Amino acid sequence: MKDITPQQQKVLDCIQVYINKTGFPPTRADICRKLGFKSPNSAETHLRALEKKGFISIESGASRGISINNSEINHEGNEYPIVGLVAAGSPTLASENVEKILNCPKGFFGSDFDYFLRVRGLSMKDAGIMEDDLIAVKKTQEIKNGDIVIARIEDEVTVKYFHRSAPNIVHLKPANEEYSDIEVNLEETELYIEGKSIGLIREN
Amino acid sequence: MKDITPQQQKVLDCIQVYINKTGFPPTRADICRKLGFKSPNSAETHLRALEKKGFISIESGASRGISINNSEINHEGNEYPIVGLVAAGSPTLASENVEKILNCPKGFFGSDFDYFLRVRGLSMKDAGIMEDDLIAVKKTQEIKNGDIVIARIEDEVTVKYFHRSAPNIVHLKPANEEYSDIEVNLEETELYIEGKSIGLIREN
DNA sequence: CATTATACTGTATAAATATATAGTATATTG
DNA sequence: CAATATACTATATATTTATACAGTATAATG
Repeated sequence: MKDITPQQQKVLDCIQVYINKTGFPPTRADICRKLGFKSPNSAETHLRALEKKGFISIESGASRGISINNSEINHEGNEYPIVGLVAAGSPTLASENVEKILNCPKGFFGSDFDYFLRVRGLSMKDAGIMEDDLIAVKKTQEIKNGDIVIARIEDEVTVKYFHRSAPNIVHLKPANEEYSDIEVNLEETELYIEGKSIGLIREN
Repeated sequence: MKDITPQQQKVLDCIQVYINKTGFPPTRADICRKLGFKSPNSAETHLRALEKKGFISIESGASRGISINNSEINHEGNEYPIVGLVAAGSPTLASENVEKILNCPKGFFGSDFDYFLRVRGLSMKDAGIMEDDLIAVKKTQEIKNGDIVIARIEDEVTVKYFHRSAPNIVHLKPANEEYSDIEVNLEETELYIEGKSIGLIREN
């Protein structure tokens, strides 16, 4: 992220304040009004500069199409994002994957966690994890045998029991007879552990 | 807050998802595109209805001037008792049966509920309800076939699927092959429905 | 010293957008 | 049964808005 000039900072703050107050971003004219500019092009050039430097994104053609690029997800308070379990790719906290924000007291599940994952499929049915359940995921690499992990194997994300049978062999075990074990040889295949399940919520 | 219709809920969800994805609210046309409407007035009327019912605010004249009224924010976490599922007797809220108090935001499971019930046994295993899970129980007599109910038959309390097959015959069905149906003839046996499950929490 | 970024005014305009009006149809309510 | 709410299509239009173009001025950069 490049340096921001004092004036650009003012514009960025103005956008943030406007969004906080109204719930939607300002127009060029709104920014001019707030900061005393007399030409919409003043706002325009600042916006282009902020976009170029990566502080904001502007959707071309859309009115009020400004969004602030928030490098850090708001984890303060009790807000946890619900992330969809996408078949391919990591369940990132990128906003396009965030289905909803759920308010949940800190320490609700005893230990801390980072986000909720919406479960797809029934591969963990016998562990009582059903379709559409929300798994509370703690991002960690500290995994014991028998933990329920969120694992990524070359772009495929799954929820399974973790079982290491040899230093380089990990078994990802489903809890459903209709599914079969996945054996991963860590020397051949890349396995990334996104985190582990520390709790579950079902809404019905 | 008045009742929301299913279609209005769809529109409200659509707005929330759009904001999550883009950072700014949708236009009427955006909503139409997402939900398959062919006239911008379809979105408009839904928005007016949502505004009238207090779910959103609309700034007149402004493009994308929609903001979602978050009423849950002020509601500080509410306290709900965790009640043990005692084999005999009603799961009363009498303090000797209250295992713990759990702090949980109001409306956490969509609809309101009254207490948590600690599950014993595996009779609802195939419904994803495991030993020690907490069922969010809403005290109500409004039960539909297929609901998961907390039922009391002459001092015995169980969690089962509810199925009324005839005016006087109710089946309490487990979700586990190893358990068998309980058929209750309401003329012979007293059946009291404590409430129904509207959600579930698992801590592990 | 030419080039580039910053920081503005002022004007113009095509495109985006809210919103009104006119209909149709169905379900619910008093 | 009339009134009202819901749930749409279809069209029209005034307003909002992004954005380009033409300038002016200052400071920093290589």
